[in-house]
Amino acid sequence: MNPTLEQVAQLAGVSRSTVSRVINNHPNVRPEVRERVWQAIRECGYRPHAVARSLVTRRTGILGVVIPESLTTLFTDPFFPLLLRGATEVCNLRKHQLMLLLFNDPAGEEEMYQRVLRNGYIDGVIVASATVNDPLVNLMARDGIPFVFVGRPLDPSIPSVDVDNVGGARTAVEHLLRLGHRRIATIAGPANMTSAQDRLEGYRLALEAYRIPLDESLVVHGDYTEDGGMLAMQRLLPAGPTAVFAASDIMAIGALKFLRQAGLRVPEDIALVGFDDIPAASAVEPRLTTVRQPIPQLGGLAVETLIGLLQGPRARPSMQRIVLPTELVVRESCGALSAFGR
Amino acid sequence: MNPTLEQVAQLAGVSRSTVSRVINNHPNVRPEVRERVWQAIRECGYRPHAVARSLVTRRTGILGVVIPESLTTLFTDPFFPLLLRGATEVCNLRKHQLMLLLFNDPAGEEEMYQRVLRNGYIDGVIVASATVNDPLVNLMARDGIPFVFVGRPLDPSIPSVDVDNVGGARTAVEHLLRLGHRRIATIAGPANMTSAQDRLEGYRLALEAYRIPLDESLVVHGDYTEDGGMLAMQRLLPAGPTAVFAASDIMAIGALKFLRQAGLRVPEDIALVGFDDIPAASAVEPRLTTVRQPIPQLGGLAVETLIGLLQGPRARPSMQRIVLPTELVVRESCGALSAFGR
DNA sequence: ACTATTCTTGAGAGCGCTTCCAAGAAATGC
DNA sequence: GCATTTCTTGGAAGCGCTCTCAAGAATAGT
Repeated sequence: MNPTLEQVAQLAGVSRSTVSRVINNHPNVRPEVRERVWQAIRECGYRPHAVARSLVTRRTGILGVVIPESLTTLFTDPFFPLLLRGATEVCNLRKHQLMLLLFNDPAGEEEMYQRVLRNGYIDGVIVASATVNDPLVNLMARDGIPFVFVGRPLDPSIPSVDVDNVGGARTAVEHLLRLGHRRIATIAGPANMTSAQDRLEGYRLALEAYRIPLDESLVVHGDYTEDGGMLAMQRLLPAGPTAVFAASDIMAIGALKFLRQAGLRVPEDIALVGFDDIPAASAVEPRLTTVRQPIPQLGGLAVETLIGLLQGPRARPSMQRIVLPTELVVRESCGALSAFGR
Repeated sequence: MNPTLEQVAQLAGVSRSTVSRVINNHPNVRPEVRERVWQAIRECGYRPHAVARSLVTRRTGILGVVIPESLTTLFTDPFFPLLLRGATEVCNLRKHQLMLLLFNDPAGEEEMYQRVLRNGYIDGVIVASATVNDPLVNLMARDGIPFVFVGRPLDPSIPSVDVDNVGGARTAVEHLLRLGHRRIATIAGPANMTSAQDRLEGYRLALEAYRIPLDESLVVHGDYTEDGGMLAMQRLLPAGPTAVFAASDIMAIGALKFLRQAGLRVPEDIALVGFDDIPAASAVEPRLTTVRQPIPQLGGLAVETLIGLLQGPRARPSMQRIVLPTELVVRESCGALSAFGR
C-alpha cells in the first residue's frame, strides 16, 4: 500500500495540513519545516493520491478527446494520430492527461455521454467532429461541459480550432489556374462535412477570383475514400477537365488509378492536386501535389485553448475561433515541376 | 451542481445506503423501494460521481496505454491508430476507459511514470513497446502495477499479446520460394526491435526449411523508414537477389523507388514482398504483396487480457502469451499473379 | 404461539485529500 | 513595552461514495 499524507506527517512530526501545504507549494510554511517534510516524502516514497485530491478540488486534469462514430472508420487516415500526438505533447507540458472517447454507433455515443462525460472524471472535452450537426455539441452546451471544437462548428460562438480549409483549397486551385488551366474540376468531399464544404468554397473563390463561371458539371461529390475518388473521376471525365482538385489525397489517389486505367497520363493529360498530404501522397507515381495541414499544432492548440477555458471562464471571449494556415506542397502531379523545374 | 446520493435519498424517502444498493444492483432491496429510488434518480438526473466512488473502491476503470518515446515518431504508421481502435471497442463493451500516455523523451517517461502511473488514476497499463529492453517494464513490475505487453517482452513470464511475426515472415518468404526464387534477400528492421528480430527469424526458418544456406550478403538492416529501405536496397543489389522480403511496407516502398530509379522492373526483374499491409501498400504501382496483421484484434485482446488480470489475479496463469496469426496478401509485386493469374 | 432464521433498512465510519478556522508565535508600529 | 498585525501551525469538517454492523421487520419452523 502506498503511504498517505497522514504517515508522512507523522514521519516529519507535523500535521497533515502542513504536509498538504508543502505538497501544494503554499507560501506560509517555515523553510526548515518545508525541508523536513520533503525529506519525509522522499524517505517513504510518498505520491499524492490523485483521486482523493480530485474529490475535493473538483479537478482531475483529464481531458477527453471525443471522436464520433462516423470518423472511427476513417481512423487509418493519419489525421487523428497526428492530432493526438500534438495534443499529448501539450498535455505532457501542462501536466494534463488525455482520455480517448471513441464509439462505433450512436447508441454508444449516448451511453458514453452519460457514463463518462457526466461522471466527474473529465474536466473538459475536445470534440473532433467533422459532421455538420453533431448532437453531442448540444448536450455538452446544455450541461455546461467545457469543450473545444476541432473543425468548424455550426454555432460560431463555440470555441474552436481549425485549419484553413477554404484558404488551402483556394491556394491549390489558384496554383492550377496560374499554370494555365481553365477547365478545373473538383472532387468534393461529403456535403455534410464542414471540411468538405470549406474546401469546395475555396475552389469557388479561386475560380471567382479569376472570373471563371462555375460549371456544375465539373463538380462531383466523393466520400473521402479511394473508390469514391475513382467513381468521381469517371463521372468527371466526360466534362473534359484539364485539371482536377480532389478534396482529399485518398480520393486523388483513386482518381489517379482511374486515369491510369483510362490510359491518361498525369500530369501531361490531366493535372491533379490533392489535400491532406498523407504519407501515401508521396508514395504514388507521380507524387501528389497537395495541401499540407499543421495537424499536430491543431491538436496542441485545442488542448491549450481548452485548458485556458478551464482556468479562466472569466477571461473567455464570447467567440473564440483559431484558424491555422495550410501549405501547398508542389510535387509532380500538378505539372508545375515539368513546366518550370527542369 | 449535480445532485448527490443524499439528495436522491431524500427525494425517495430512504437512506443513502439504500440508494447506493440500488445503484450497484445489490439484491436485498424491496422491489417497490427499488422502483421508487429509480424514479427519484431519473427525476433529478442523478449520475454517480465516479471520483468519489473510486476513492473507496480503489478502482477507476481507466486503463493506460503507454507508447514510449521511440515510437511516437512512428505514429503516422497506422499501427497505433488501429491498435487503439480495437482497444477502445473492447473498452466500450467492458465499460472501461482508455488513457493515452505518450512521451517524446526518456525524461518525460520518468516524469510520466511518477505522476500518472502511481497516482491512483489508472487500474492497469497496456505497454506497446517495440524495443527490446524498456525500462518501464522493470519499474511497473517492481511497483506491482498490472500490465500487459503488446509485442514480445524479454521476460516471457510477463503477460503479453503479439502477432505472429515469425510465422508471417516465414510464410512470405516461403511464398517467394514456392515461386521458384532461390536468391532471396531481406531488408530487416532495427536489430533492437523484437518485431524486427522475429521477422528475420521467420526469414531464416523459411530458408532452412528449403535447405538454403543463409547468405549474409543478402541480409541488410533498415530502420523501418522509406529512406532506410532505399539505402538497404542499394546495398543489396550487388549481391544479385531475384527477390526481396522487406520487414515493413514502408521499407518495401523505399526499395521499390530505388529499383525504379535503377531501371529495374518489379516483379519481372526483382520480386518484392513487404510486411504490415499499410494503406500505401495498395496505393503504389505495382501493388505490394505483404503480410497483414490483425492489429485491432490485438488491441482488443490486450484490453481483454488486462481486465482479466485486474479481476482475478488468482486465476492468472504464471505465463500468459497470446500470439495472433497473420495473413499473406498476394498482390502484384511478388510476381505470383502474372505467373498464375491470367 | 413462540423461537430461529432470513430480509430489509439506516446509522456511521472511513477512503485520502484540501481548506476553513482559530490559536499561538513572531514581527511590527507607536 | 504594549497593542496590533502578520506568519505559522494544527484541528476538524467535508468532498460523495461504499460497506460493515446492528436493529427491526418479515418469514419459516415446530
